[in-house]
Amino acid sequence: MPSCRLAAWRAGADVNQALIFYHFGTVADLIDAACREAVDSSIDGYRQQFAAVGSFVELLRLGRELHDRERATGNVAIMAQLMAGAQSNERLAATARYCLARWNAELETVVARLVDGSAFDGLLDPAGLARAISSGFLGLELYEGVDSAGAHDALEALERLGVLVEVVDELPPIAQRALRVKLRRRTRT
Amino acid sequence: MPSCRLAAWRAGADVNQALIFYHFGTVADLIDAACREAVDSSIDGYRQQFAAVGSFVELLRLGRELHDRERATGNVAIMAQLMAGAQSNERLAATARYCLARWNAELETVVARLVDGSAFDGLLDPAGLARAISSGFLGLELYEGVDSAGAHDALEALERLGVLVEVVDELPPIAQRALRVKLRRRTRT
DNA sequence: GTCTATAAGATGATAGAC
DNA sequence: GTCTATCATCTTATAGAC
Repeated sequence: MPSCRLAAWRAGADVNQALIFYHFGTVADLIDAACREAVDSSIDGYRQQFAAVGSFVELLRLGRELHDRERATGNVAIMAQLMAGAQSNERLAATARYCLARWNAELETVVARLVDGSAFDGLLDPAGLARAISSGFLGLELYEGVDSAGAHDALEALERLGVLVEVVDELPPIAQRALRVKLRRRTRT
Repeated sequence: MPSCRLAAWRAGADVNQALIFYHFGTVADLIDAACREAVDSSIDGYRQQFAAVGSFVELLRLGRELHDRERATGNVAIMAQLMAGAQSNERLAATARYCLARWNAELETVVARLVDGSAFDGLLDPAGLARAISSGFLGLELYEGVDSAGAHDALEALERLGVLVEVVDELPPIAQRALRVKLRRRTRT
């Protein structure tokens, strides 16, 4: 695939309209190529930073950085269009599925590492949590475009919640045992 | 505003196309009217159920019910289009802002009631949390359209997290005091 | 208020010269 | 491979008869 052309097009280069169809066939194919390239390169650029994440609060901080960057590059607007279109177009849904799966895989690795050996080991599901995080991120991206002050408040609230989670993780063993006992009683019901 | 017409149009009634412009002026005005009417009636129908929510897990359950209903009525698809369009169109952004503000107000009331007097009183910000919840809900709506199994996993993970929060809330006073001390030390840093 | 007809503009794509 | 020209179709209206 001529992704050099794609890069030029995304940069706003003044390319002949007919050439787009010559290279990509249909718009759906173009969008697919653009999104896959965008997510692949984005993830590639963040691999080391994901690997360096050592806590939920750090993960959230990385998320905020990513959020700012993706918005500045225009990827958020593209992703918003993609997700909206995907609701009623299976071709776009397949593209979106690829992008989400890539982010999910990255997130799941991090979440599994954080949960493993912590007080939450066995209590939380890394795969499900990764999906919850990526969909939450997605929602915040869209929310930000409409009410950026509100999005900021939401992120601050989540950060406080993250600190809370970490503090629970550092609770003395007696308290943690009490927590586990209560949890077991709850989930059995 | 002739919302009777709107209802007919939304029901898929075979209305003359020119009439839409006669009644609403522009498409943006039509979308605005449709969305406001949809969110107003939706919230109206859920007021009692919101009032009955007594815990975060119950709030999540109500969210799942709402999620299913909104998807079935097609409101999710409309909201997705609205949010995507709002990213680059201020007129649509204003409409979206209204819808989000209405849900936020409802959520904030519930969250404030849940936090008030609990172990999290003063530790969590109801307004920010309400916005985090509504944007998370929004993200899940979109995610569901692309990967419904993944959305289900995400909701299950969130429910487990909710149970965890409630269990922390029921921790013995000694453990809760330890938690608060640690938290204060953390947030000062 | 409601209908038919029509038009301006954008979008997605193809044909064919170079 | 790249360009110009042209297309069918859809969207967003407006005009004017009834």
